[in-house]
Amino acid sequence: MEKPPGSEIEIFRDFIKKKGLRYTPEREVILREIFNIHDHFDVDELYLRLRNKGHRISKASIYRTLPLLIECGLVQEVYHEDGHMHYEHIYGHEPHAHFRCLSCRRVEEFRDERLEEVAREYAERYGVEIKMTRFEILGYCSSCRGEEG
Amino acid sequence: MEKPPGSEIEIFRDFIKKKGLRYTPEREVILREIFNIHDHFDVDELYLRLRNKGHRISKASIYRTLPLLIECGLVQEVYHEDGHMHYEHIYGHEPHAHFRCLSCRRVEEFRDERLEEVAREYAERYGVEIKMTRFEILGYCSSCRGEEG
DNA sequence: TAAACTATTGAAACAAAATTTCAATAAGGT
DNA sequence: ACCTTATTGAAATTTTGTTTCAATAGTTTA
Repeated sequence: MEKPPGSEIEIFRDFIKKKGLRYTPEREVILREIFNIHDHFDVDELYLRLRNKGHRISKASIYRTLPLLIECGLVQEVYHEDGHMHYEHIYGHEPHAHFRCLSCRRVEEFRDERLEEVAREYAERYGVEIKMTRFEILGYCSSCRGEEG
Repeated sequence: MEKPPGSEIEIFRDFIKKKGLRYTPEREVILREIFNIHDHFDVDELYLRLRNKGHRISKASIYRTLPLLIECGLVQEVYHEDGHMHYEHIYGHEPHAHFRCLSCRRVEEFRDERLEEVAREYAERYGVEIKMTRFEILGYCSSCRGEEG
């Protein structure tokens, strides 16, 4: 059950401790489940997955935990769709961008180093400190194009 | 009061007509006000600005008009913050990216052609049709860095 | 220009997302 | 084991956005 040093678990625990907060089972269960989801997710989906595994974690706790996970860089808001936010875990993943089809809602990830380059150069020129970047392409995928675009 | 051909007004009217919808004063007032805001805005701000000018446009109409303006490419969702969406008009503006300071909430625009290049190449490789792109850098601006980042 | 058709409007009801309240619990230090 | 206080779940609340519906008003047709 113990995770090796440098794991998301350890990072989260260290972060929580450093902030003077308490490392609770609920927080760990939420974190573990998020890192079991190898896809984008929303609060409702996460909540249901936890319930199906027998955990009785409230949505309030999920809503309270997510900002912490984002603050310590383990989780990211990916996009806002259908009236609510969608997330993904990012620790251990290379930075990547997203293509979203406006018709079938499919989401594809892709990688391009120029994006980080652009961000790095901006940060250097304006003296800002980057926390995260987000690049999205919205449009119609090859199957859907022509249908409404 | 009439705008020259190719103006946002004309584009919107043509778009509305082509869809078989009706070009109403409310829709035009909303469009005009949006193009008077030379900054990002949210629904509430737009609503208050219209009220202050004596217009009695309901929020429902704003919520109903925005998707139309987005569909015809005059307006864009820029980012979701504080629980609601923020928009900007884009007609007549070069494509640009955003830096948002997580501390002071300041938003800066910047331009980098490599971003469009990345999108164009992706579209070509995967045969997708681009409707819009979005690039954001989130972090701490030069004044705020060190405070919490 | 009158009549007919039907999309649009404002207001209010509604639904959904996210936050807050609060009493009970439990983490973590002493 | 005790104490302090952060965290929890549940429910209430707030906020965002959507839908309903009767009244209004574009637009087309004759």
